[in-house]
Amino acid sequence: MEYNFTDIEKRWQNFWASNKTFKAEDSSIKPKYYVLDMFPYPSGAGLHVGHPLGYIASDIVARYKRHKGFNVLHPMGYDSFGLPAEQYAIQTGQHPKITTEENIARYRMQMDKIGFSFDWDREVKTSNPDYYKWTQWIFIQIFNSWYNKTTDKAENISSLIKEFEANGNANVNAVCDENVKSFSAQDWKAFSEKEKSDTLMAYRLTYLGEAYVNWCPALGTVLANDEVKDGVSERGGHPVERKLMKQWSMRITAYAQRLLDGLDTLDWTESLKESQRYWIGRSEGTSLRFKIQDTGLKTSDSQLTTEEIEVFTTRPDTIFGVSFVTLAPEHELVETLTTAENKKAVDDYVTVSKNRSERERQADVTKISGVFTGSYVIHPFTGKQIPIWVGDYVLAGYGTGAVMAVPAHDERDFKFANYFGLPLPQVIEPTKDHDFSKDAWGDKEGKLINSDFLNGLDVKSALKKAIEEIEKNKLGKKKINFRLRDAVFGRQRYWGEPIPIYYKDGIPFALSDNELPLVLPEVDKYLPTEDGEPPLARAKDWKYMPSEGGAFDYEHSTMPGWAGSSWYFLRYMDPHNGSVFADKKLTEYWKQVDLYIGGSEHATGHLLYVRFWTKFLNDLGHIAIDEPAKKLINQGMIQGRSNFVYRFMPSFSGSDKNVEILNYFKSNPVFISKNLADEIQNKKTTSNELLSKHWESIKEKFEKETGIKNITFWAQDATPLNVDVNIVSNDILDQEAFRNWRDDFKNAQFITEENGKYICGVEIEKMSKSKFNVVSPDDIGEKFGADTLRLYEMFLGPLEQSKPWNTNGITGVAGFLKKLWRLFFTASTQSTLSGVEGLSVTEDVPTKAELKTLHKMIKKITEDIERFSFNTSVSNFMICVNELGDLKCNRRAILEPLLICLSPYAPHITEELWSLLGHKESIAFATFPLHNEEYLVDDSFTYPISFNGKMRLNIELAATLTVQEIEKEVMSREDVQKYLEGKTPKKIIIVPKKIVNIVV
RNA sequence: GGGUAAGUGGCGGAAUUGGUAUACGCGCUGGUCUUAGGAACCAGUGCCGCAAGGCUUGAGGGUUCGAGUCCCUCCUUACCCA
Repeated sequence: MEYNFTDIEKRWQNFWASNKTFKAEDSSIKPKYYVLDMFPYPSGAGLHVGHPLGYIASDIVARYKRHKGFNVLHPMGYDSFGLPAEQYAIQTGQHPKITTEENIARYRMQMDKIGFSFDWDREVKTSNPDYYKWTQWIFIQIFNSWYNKTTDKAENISSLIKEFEANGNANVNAVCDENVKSFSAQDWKAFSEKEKSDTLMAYRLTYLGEAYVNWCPALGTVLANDEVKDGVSERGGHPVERKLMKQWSMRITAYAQRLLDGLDTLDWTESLKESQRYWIGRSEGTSLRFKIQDTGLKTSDSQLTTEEIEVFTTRPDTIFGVSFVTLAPEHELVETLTTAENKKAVDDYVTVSKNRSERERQADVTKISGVFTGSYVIHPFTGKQIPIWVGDYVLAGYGTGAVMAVPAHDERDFKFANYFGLPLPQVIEPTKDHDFSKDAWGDKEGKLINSDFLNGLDVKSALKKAIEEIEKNKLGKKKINFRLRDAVFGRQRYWGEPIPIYYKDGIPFALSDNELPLVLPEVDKYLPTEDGEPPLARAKDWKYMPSEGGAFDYEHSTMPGWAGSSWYFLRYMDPHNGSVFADKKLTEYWKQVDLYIGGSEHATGHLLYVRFWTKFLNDLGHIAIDEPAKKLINQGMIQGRSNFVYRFMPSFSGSDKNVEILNYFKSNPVFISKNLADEIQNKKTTSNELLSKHWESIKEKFEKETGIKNITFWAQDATPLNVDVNIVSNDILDQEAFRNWRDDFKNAQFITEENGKYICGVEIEKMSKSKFNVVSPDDIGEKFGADTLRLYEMFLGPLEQSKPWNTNGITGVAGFLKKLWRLFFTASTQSTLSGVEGLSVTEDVPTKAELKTLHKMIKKITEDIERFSFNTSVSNFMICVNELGDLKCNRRAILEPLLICLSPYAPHITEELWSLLGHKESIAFATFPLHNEEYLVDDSFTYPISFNGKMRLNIELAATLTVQEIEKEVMSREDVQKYLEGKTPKKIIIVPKKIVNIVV
């Protein structure tokens, strides 16, 4: 019987689906195991071979754990709200829902063909109202909460209101807006409804606040910091600018410390944890207030509202080295502090820098810019005048938006001071040679000088002393600052969860639970309104209409992509519950994700937000866990292997018909093979020789078709163009397919190598549609089968490592499965089993050698899976099957355990063979074999004999020999004596069953 | 510039605790069968050398009886962040 994977794979996929083989149980006496893949966004391009890499790995673990007796939760779903579907809707008018459904259907079909053991009954889609009802519900929970610093937890807002009613906000220790004014209980009671709402807004964990946001005009929406990469939008690569807007935000900063501390409990990669630590960016320092020197600034149109500038510094020890103070251009005091003669310069500067992105401002260290305001502050200890500058290297969002500049001991301050010729007072004596004309001494080492009461102290004690003095003189206090910013939550887009808020008299109110879901309304166009309102403002009659009458506007922005993915791992535990986001019994049963596999690109986005929401839901007692995933693996990216053709446009002279000639070569493009293109590029001198060799026929054809004669052509560099990798094999272009590929190439002419082959260039790039280097798993599956695809993706190398996709080795893996099949169907042997034609498996008792091969494999495979080393397990299967083939093994007692071990990797072929052996139940729950050490013990061991560490010969000795016996035996050998050349060994090292080393 | 990971044959990679470096697969060479091979099977294949032998894990140094593995210095690459 032949191995027919197409037939086998389809049959078993249907079997699993109709028998719901991989259904997870809601309660079980078995231990639980939760293995999760990161949510895919169903893009229009479908899956490429990189996507399944992580899914295959997690599927292997899921299947392995089932064999090991676990109740396994292994779900899959879709992060189905998002920008690409909406961009497509804008272009085509097609509802994003339709596009999304189509894309999901395609993803599902592709995944089904790979044979994943997902429990599809638990599939969730974030764009489904049954799902986003609960995303909205969580939003409202966060809206109705404040962060109590005393209990270090989120609490319901009602406890805060109670406190306001009793004592005002004097004793409230909360995470809140900086500029909250103090009020008494009486004040609170006297507040209007609007004032109360505004006050509470300063405390709510999701709040409507004015903030500088990343505004992307092309997408018509704001973006979170992690959605902006290199100053452009992550999706689409559109420019992003800064804009002050009223926005819904999440007070994730309240959780900064806990998000940081929690990392220590997680089994995540160090690099990922490091990224999060950096993103959270904790720094300890001091706030410090500088008195503004009053030089008649209080003009009629601007009034000083404060007499001080507060800065945040991590180096209060350098307080005597301050030579100026720099404000961010957005700083609220900039305008009032600017004197009349500096006004124009400052205004211009502020306008320019506001349009520069944060990244640009921080990264562009070579371009130093700034402007003097004309005003001064007073140094708190020396009383000296210190000029106030504006510089865009200071960010408004970080600290207080103002820094005390110590140019001698801070890199950026140094560059700024150097550029504008400001003084560089030195206050620390460096511990080694240092040139202060070139560089700042930023190290936290050395003795303090020129620093009054700090003189003579080392940096560490000076820090302590400086803080003491600052606090004693009430100039500021010790402060912990985080780089993490509150997360902007509103998006001015259509395809997202509606924010469940309505406005009554300008006051935002949350919907009540029984009014959810607030369903996404239909709109006529997926574009902003004429007056710049988000698309939801187009929805007709979309108003909040309570039973007591009235019609109120809903919030028109929607939630960001990360909303739905911040809690989806919980919904999988109870995906169909209509009365709660997930039953508490179930969340307590499934607890954390045991293994989470996904790409490292989510390091600072999704993975921070999901931790934040988990901690929040835990604070409110909705779930019992504090972190979403215990162990996380980042699978490496599968890069594309792009192929290039080289378009050759000759230069020419001798005609006035330039346009005609150019047009001719546009419609009859010439492509030159890689090696020849390289020759032109590298050795220009030979290019025309080369041309004369290859150009004749092209020139002839040109003259015949255009009638233009006597043209002199000469060679130019060829332009590389990405060519579809599917019409290239082994870097050789299928010339006919190329002509059919694109209409403008139908008359393509080729300058080939001597052998008539057109060789393409190669480069490793990200797999993307625009580079025509996308390889779909469907093609591989069709050609080799899903089991081969699964094995091959694992065989490529370690899971975490990035690697280019290359099918060169796939035949080896395909051959392995054929060899495995042959173990069961050897023509020469008669089967002792009835019923299956050609099956040659016998019930004979296995030999020692067969048992050794089997148990060696069991041991290695078990170790490999436990440490997620899937590439080595494929090798170990190959070794095992090769050895069994050599032994001509056809015994059930050997082949059955082998099938179980292999079934997580190649589930279809193993199910098939398992059933051919007479089993009625799926192999999926067969007990994973344990290795027996007894079978692995050898009677003898072949000792490598080294002289001075160099291996010279092998001697086979009984495994039971003692060290003394080994030495005696080894020294008696003639060939050992030969290497000794009559010398007496200084020392003989013998490690039983390892090595013998003779030191001469 | 900072952080993290990694550098091993022609290629993907293995060597888990310091103990025979190059497992397994691809590719390549030769052979068998075949009308044919992009099928299957058999043999060989780190490099230099006719051989004896010598050399080899990015470079250099160190610890050790013994180092791909541990320590130090440097170089290169990838990813993330500036």
